[in-house]
Amino acid sequence: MAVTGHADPGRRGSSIRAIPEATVARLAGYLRVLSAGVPDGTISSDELAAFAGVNSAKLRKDLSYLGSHGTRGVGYDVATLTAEIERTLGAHAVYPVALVGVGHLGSALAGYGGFAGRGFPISVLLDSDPAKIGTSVAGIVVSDIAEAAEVCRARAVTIGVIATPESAAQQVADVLVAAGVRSILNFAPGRLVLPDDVELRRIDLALELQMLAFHESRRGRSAARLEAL
Amino acid sequence: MAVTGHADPGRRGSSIRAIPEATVARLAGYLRVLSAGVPDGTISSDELAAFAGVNSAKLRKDLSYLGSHGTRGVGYDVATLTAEIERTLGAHAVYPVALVGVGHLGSALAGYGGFAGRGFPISVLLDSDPAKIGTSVAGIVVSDIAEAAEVCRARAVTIGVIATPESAAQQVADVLVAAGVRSILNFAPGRLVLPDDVELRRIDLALELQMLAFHESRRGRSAARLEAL
DNA sequence: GTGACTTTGTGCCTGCGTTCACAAGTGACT
DNA sequence: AGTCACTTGTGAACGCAGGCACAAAGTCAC
Repeated sequence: MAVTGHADPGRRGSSIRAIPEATVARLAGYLRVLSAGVPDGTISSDELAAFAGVNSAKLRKDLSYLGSHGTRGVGYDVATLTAEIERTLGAHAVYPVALVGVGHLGSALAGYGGFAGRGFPISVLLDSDPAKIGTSVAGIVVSDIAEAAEVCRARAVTIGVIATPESAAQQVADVLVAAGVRSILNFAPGRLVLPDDVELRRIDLALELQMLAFHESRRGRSAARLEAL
Repeated sequence: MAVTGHADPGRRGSSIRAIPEATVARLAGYLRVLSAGVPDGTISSDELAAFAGVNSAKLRKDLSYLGSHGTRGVGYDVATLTAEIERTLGAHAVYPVALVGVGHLGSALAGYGGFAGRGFPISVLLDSDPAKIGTSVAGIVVSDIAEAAEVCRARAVTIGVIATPESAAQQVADVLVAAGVRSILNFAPGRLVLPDDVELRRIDLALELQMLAFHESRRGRSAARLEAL
């Protein structure tokens, strides 16, 4: 039952102050705004909040978790704040990623440049299909999933990305965990069962569309609509 | 700011009670479990909850929003419950999707079979690159973004998916809205400004990785982190 | 029909995240 | 030096979602 984070009551006491998951997500957003699109110098919480599209009080509370004190009457020093957020998020480090499943989605992710630039180079590609093993995708040779452990350890992989069909996802996840990966991003639908100390995040494309469809259908309820009801 | 709160007197009141966003997401999950992997007949909330990986009380509360009454002492009729959830989510209808940006990610999404099977056929592909317009991707001809309005209306598109670089995202979103699209799924990082009646969901791949990196980096610091400064 | 058993539906409590509002600190200006 | 305008940091209130526990309601056996 290790869904995103908070399924672990009582055991997380080792950090300075527990930073809420929602705050971490927003911090990453602030970091992006700060990194690109803000002049050097100082910035007030109101300004930054406007850029990021959030309430300024929320922003200040978020930043208060960092211990990063701005100066009252002036605002936050952009350089200092950037460094502070990076330090807190661990964004100054590089996290090699292993991507499993070199299908449509997997290839696209491998070819997407936005990851390496943000400290997440895709260092390992894995698949079980003999036709794919040994081929090169986006400049990286595809390895056999059976060799996951050696390859991942050799490249100091810390994060695994699952882009396989649902049927293979659980098995792949187990392999990754056995290979020492403790953070997994799962694109396959369905539920993964993992040890509690493995951090899991899920991206379910069909679910997102279904959420939109729900609102769409609620909208159309008043007008007569060509539905198969 | 399209807040999900319900302090909105002018709500379209076709549904009995406002359904929380979190509940809608879980309902989609229940639907998947029900559709594949559950024997016909009846199922108790405990069983279904175990399959879906949630608390059984939460499941019952979720289902109570449907007005779908199970029978006490027995459980829920699988067929009835499935139909009920589908009706509520609008999952019985088909929602044609327009996908903008036929790059790495866009092509992958177009080729991903998981959408059409769930009622979200990708009916329109759009791009601004003349080299791509007119070509065929996953069996669909790429149209010029300039013709978005006509093409989308012709195909009765209700949902738009943005898979362009960040720099083009806002502009594309505006075009989609002008073309009558009122639900958007955005893969581009950054913030989109949209009319209040347009439903927006965001998938930020880099953000997900950064969340994992945060936990990863905290793990490494578990030595002894007393109050700094 | 009756009683025992099973499972739903929900009232209540708890805890978290968001928002408000304001005291406290800072720099500029006179 | 003193005042003033400005902005941070946070205590407190609020609202929402999650979980517990139990009464209501229905079934099954006899």
